Amino acid sequence: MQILLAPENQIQETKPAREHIYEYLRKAILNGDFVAGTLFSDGEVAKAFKVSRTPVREAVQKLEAEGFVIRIPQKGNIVQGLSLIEVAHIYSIRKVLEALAIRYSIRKITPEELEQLKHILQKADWHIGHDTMDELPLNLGKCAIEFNTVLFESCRVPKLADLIWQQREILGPFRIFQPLINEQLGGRFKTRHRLYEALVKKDEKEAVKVWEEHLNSSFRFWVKKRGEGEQKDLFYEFI
Amino acid sequence: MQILLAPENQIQETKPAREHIYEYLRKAILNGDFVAGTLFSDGEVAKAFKVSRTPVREAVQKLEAEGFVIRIPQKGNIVQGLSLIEVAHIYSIRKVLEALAIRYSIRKITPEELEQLKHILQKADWHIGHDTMDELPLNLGKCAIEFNTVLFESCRVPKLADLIWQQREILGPFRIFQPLINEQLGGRFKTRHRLYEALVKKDEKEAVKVWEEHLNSSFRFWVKKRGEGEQKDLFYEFI
DNA sequence: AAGTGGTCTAGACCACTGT
DNA sequence: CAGTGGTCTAGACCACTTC
Repeated sequence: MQILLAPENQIQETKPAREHIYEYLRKAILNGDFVAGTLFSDGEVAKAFKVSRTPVREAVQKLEAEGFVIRIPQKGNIVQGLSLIEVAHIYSIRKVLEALAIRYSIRKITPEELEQLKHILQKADWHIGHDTMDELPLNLGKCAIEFNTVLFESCRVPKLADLIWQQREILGPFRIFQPLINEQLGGRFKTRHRLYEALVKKDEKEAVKVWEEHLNSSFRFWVKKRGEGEQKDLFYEFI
Repeated sequence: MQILLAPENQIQETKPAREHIYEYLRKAILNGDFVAGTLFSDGEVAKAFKVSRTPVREAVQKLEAEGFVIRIPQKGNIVQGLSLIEVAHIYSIRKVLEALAIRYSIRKITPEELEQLKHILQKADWHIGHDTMDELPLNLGKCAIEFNTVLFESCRVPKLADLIWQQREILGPFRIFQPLINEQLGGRFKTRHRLYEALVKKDEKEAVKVWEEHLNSSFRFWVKKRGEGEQKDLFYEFI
C-alpha cells in the first residue's frame, strides 16, 4: 500500500504499540487518507512502523471487529467502504439508539449537566457571532462533540453510549463535518437549543422528535453530497 | 484460576488457536462455569491449552472488546458479571434494536422466509404436542433460535442483525432459557405466532407491539428469577 | 529482590497463490 | 515451487506488585 507514509508521530509513549497502530490506521481510514478498497498486509504496516507483525495483527483484528477492515485469508486486509445504503442503515440504527439515550437522559440528567449543556450552547453562539469563517467550522465542530459527549453521558447507560459512539464513528466524524457546517451553519445548533429546552421541560416526545429530525437532516445531507442517483432505492432503507 | 479444566475438546481443526480459546472462554462465561469476578491471567490459560501466550492474549482482547472480560493492567483478567440494572439496560437496547429490525422485516421479508417461519412454528407446535417434558425445553429452544435467525436475517441489515445477536449473547442464551421454557411453555410461541400473523398482514404496529411485550415479559422473568429486592430501583432503568 | 503479568521480537512453520 | 501472508513459539524485556 504505497499510501501509508511512515508516521512521523512515532511518539514513544507508554501506550502499547498495537494501540498506536490501531489509532493511526483508524484515523487514516476515517479521514479518508486510506481509501476504501485499499489492500494491505500486516507485514507492510509492520515495516512502516518498524515493529514486528504481532502488534500489527492485533491492531488489525480490532479494526476488523469494529468493521473498519475485512481480513481475507490469503490475500490481506481490505479497507471497508460504506455504500449509501449502509449509511442509511447506520442512520436508522442511530435514530433508535440515540432516541433511547435521550429518553434515559430525560429521566436521569442532573442539573449540573443541564448547566454544562447550556454553557456549551452559549459558547457555540459566541463563536457564531465572533469567529472568522475559517475558524468557525472547527470550533463549532468541537462544541458539537462536547455537547454530544455530555448528552450521551447523561443517560447513565455506559453500554448504550458506547454503542452510539461506535455507530457515529463508523460514519467518520471528519469526512462530513466541515462542509456540513458550512452549509447549515447555525441550523445545527438551533436544534441543539431546542433539545436543551425539551430536556429542561422533561418533554420526552419533543426531545426525541427534535433529535430524530436532526438526524434525518444529517442523513439527507449525506445523500445530497454523494447520492449517485440512487436516492429512490433508499426509500426502504432509511426508516 | 483453578476453575478452568483442561479442555478435552482439543479438536485440532484448521481454525486458529485463538478462535478455539476465544470460543471456549466465551462459552464458559455464558454457561456460568466461569463465575463472574474470577481473576485469571493469560499465562494460566496458555498453560491449560498448551499454547503460548500470544493467541491467548488475542482471544482475551476480543472478549474484552465485547465486554465479557475486563483486563486490569498489572492484575489480570476479570470475568465481567451483569448487575440487574445492566440487564435492564440491555433489554431496553434490545427492544429498540429488535423493533427496528422488525420494521425493516415488514418491508423486506420474502415469501420464502415467511414460509420458513411458518414451518418452524409448526415444528414447535409438534414438539409441544409430542415431546416428553425432558426433551421439550431443548427442542423448543432450538426452534426459538431458528425462528429468530430467520427473522433477523429477513431485515436485510447485516449490521443490525449483528448488533442484536451481540446484545442477546451478552445475556447468555443458556443461563436463562431452560427454566424460562419450563415456566412459560407455550406462551413463548404464542407470541411468535402472533408476530408471524402481523408480518403476513404487514401490520407494523402490531408486530412491534407483540415483540416488545415478548421482551418485557422476558425481562420480568429475569427480575423474578434473580431480583434481590431491588425491583423498585429498576423503574427508571427499563424503558 | 523476587514474582507476576503484559508486550514485543525474531524466526519457524504451514497454507495458499500464482506463475 | 518460489512468494506471500497468517499464525504461533520461545524467550527477552519492562512495569508493577508484594514480601
